[in-house]
Amino acid sequence: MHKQEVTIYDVAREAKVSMATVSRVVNGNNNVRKETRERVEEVIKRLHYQPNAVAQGLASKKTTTVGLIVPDLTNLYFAELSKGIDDIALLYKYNIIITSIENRLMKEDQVIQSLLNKQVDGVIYMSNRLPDEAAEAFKRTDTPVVLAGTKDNRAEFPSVTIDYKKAGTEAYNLMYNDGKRKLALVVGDPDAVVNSDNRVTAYRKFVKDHDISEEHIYTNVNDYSDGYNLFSQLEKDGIDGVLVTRDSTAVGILNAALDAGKKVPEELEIITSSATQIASVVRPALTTVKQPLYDIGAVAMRMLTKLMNNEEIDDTHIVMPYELVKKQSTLNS
Amino acid sequence: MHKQEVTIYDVAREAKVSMATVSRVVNGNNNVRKETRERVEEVIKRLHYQPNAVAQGLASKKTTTVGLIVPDLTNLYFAELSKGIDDIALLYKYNIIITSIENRLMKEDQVIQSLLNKQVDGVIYMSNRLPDEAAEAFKRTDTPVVLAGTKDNRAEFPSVTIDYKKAGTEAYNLMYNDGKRKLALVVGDPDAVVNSDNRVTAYRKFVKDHDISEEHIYTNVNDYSDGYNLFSQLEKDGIDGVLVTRDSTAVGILNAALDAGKKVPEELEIITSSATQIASVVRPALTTVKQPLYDIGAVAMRMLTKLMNNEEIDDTHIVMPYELVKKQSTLNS
DNA sequence: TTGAAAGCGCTAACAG
DNA sequence: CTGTTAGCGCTTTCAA
Repeated sequence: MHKQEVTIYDVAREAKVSMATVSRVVNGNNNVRKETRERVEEVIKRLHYQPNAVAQGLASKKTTTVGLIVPDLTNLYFAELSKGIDDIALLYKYNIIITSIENRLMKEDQVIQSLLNKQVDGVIYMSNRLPDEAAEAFKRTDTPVVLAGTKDNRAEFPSVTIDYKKAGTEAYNLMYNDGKRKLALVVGDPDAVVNSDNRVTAYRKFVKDHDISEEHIYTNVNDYSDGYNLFSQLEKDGIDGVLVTRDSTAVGILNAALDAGKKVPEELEIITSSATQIASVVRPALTTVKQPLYDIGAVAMRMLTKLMNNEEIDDTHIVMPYELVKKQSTLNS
Repeated sequence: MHKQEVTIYDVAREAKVSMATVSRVVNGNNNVRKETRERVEEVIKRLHYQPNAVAQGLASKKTTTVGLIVPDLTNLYFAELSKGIDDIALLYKYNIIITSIENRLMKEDQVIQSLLNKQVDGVIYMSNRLPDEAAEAFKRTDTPVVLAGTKDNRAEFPSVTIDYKKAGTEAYNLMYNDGKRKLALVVGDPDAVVNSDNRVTAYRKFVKDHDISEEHIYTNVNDYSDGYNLFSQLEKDGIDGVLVTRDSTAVGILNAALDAGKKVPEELEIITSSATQIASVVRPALTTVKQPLYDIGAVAMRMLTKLMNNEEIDDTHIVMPYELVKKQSTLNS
């Protein structure tokens, strides 16, 4: 980036007005006579003038840029959330700086700090654990943050989620009604709030309420191969119905089951709680707790625009509807 | 973003040096006495000083930010490319502004212009068609661009790809050797260079060289349902072997075939040329032209860092190796 | 090795 | 409705 070829100053000179006036027409300020506006616009077009957003940012203290913090770009769960965010961001003319934080060369709070140094106007956070250092940095810079599809420990930050407890209970009920009694829960990070305080709690309650003697919670099962490898353990434990948080994990379990000659859903029911593309293209297609991922992202971004605008927010913890979609991995008797 | 709490000026005052000196230690300039440096560093830490990247950008004319232009975030093909880009970007301390351009409320070149206005130091472009307006805007602002997994019409811009022709030919050969004679090609945008000049050309040549009388090229087949719906046409046309550019499309064809009771690969062979996660989790798993997506992204980003640094580049059109991975959707006799 | 000072390109009072 | 004038927070000569 060498010296910018045409600046607001050139336009001002050429249109015989002050920079202030050019700035006004660029920003759609109404206090400009029609003729003046048109003259300036003509010059802008002729000179191919484009405002330097960095200079605008420095002067106005607004960058019209929001940060997205996501564990992994190649996880469709986050990609679909991001799509909803992206569409609303475009609508409100925000650009997106995306930062992934899993398996990284750098520590998470360093990456987040570098994002904040870029003076983003707001942040949408999607990882299921919010480190204290990050929370502090957000507060220190006074940057609005919205959690999408996740929660923090103390419900300090606004969030958009579904009712994970209720969804879990509904899933267990489905399997229970199909006659399954050896129900299991498979999650990734057991300490993430959405898991510990919600999914695990719901599972424990269900088990207790239905006089099921054993608890089967499998943790730190994070991807396809983790799921695939877990299957033998499930079989050993006699599991006949399992709720899995991640699609790819669920598909891993499914494929391992099929490879082992196990019948799904007759001998093993599988429900996944993400409902990304991958859950619907495998055969048998997976029964899912269908989270409205796109909408969660969109609503989170809309909420963030309000926060960045200092508008009033009536509800800072939005709970979106979900749907239990019955496919071929449950009997649905 | 209210007035920044602690600036370089505060640090200077507190450390009893000039802003220039603080700037030097922040930027690792060696021309600072050791004691001075340590004193400044102590103050920086104590005051939680973080440089304002926007101000740095305006003053230095470098934002350490690169733009990513991608059709769709939820397409794993692009997500995996992006991951490679992201890792290398982190390594060189660049942030990423991501911009998706498919089905948008705004025109592509407007979105790109807004990206350029943010003064990104470089751009990685992944869409398979580069509009003239965009190319002009890149040249006008002198912003380095690298194409990842795609090419432009005139090979004006540096690119990182695989040999699509050779890969296609190899795929047809595999099916031909399995005895398939009604071979087809399924692509998305027929006018994209990677398709028109490469995949289609390779297909036509193969057909001609092997005395196959009919050409079967299906275009504008873009997603899972397009693929699913295309199947009946394939069946009508008696196709027994098909090369598909997109994974999701290929899976659509696969599922439609299975639903119709067609045997894959006995009656229909399917090869996909993307090799994302989705191709390997379906059953039968798809034989693929395995593109090194992560590496393509990584190499493209590495090339971009050189361009942004005005370093010499020996080869501006890098061709990466690929691998034809035989799975269950071909006979492999 | 350090500091003074002039910008980078734009916005935002304030005055007229 | 329009112009003047300070900055925004930092980098970068140029001198010392």
